Amino acid sequence: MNGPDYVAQDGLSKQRLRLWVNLLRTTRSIEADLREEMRRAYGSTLPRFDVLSALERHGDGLLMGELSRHLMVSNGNVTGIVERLVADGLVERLAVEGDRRAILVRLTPAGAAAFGVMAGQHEDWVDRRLAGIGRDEAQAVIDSLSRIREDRP
Amino acid sequence: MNGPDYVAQDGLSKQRLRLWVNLLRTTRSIEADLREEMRRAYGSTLPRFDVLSALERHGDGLLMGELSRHLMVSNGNVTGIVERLVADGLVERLAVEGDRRAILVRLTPAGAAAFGVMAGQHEDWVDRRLAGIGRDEAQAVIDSLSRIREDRP
DNA sequence: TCTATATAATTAATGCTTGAAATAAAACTC
DNA sequence: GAGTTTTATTTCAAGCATTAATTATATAGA
Repeated sequence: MNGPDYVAQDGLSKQRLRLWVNLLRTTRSIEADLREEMRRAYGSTLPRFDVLSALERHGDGLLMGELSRHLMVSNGNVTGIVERLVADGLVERLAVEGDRRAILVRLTPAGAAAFGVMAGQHEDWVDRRLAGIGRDEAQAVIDSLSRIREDRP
Repeated sequence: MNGPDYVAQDGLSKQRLRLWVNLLRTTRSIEADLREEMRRAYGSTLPRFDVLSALERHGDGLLMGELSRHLMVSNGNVTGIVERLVADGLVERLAVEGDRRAILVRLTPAGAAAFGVMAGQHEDWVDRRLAGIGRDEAQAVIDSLSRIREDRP
C-alpha cells in the first residue's frame, strides 16, 4: 500500500474504469444506430429483433424462461415483448406436453420470413459500422470480452 | 464475388457480427451487475449516477441539451431523470443569464457529497468486475473501441 | 397422501428511453 | 420591426426493463 505498488494499483483501477466507459459509450453508439435503422427500415425495434433471432436459432422453440436467459433480460420483460410479437403474428405460444406451467414460444412462418429479411440487413449494418476493424483485431477484442464475462465472480 | 474473395468478405462480416454480439452481451452483463450493486447499496440507479457524474465533471453546470449529448440519451429522457434528482435535492435548476429558454443544471452540495461516496464504490465495483484485464490489454481494447466510435459514417 | 418447497410464468408498480409534437424564446431576414 | 426559422426544453404516448408479488403447477418428503 506504499510507493509504486499503490500507484500502479490505483492507475490500473482508473484504466479499467476508462475501459468500462469506452465499452458503454461504444455499445450505446452502435445500438442507437441499429435502432434507428431498424425503425426506419422495418418500423421495428432491437428487443423484438433479439427475440426473433433467438427463436430462429432454436427452431423447436424456447420456454419463456430459456428465452429470458438467452437474452439476459428479466422474465417479465420477455412476457411483454412476446405478447406484442404474438399480436403481430410473428410468434406463437404453445402448450408444453407434461408441464402445464410452461409455455413454448416459436416463430410462425410469417415470423421466420420477417426475420430472414431483417437478419441479412442487420448483418450488413453491423458490418458497415465496424468496417474499420479487421479479422485479427476483432478476434482480439472478442477474446478480451469473453474473458471479462467468464471472470464474473 | 467468387472464390476466396467472397468467402473472405463473408467471413469477415460474420466475424464483425460476432464482435458486436460479444460487445452487447458483455456490456449488458456488467451493466446488470452495476445496477444491482447501485440499487442494493444506495437504492439508486445507473442513469441517475451518470447524470451526477457528468455534473461532477462540469462543476459550473450543464444545459439540459449539453447533458443529453454527454450522456448520449434523448432530450426528453434527461428531463425526467433530472426531475427526480431535483426532487431528491441532489441537483438544482438555474436560469441562464441572457437566454430564457435555457436551463442550467448543477449539483447541490448534497448531490456532490452523495456522488463522492458513490463514485469511489463504483470504481471499485468496475475494478473487480474487470479484474482479469491488465493495463496493456485494457489499452488495446480501448483503442479498438475508440476507432469504432470515430469511424462512424 | 398431505404438505412443504421449488419452478414457470404473469401481473403490477416504477423508472428509463425513445421519437414526435408542442411551447417558448432567440436569431435571422427582408 | 414583422414574419420566418432555428434553438432549448418539455410533454406525451408507446415500448422497454427491472424488482417484487402473485398464480398455478410440479416435485419431494413425512
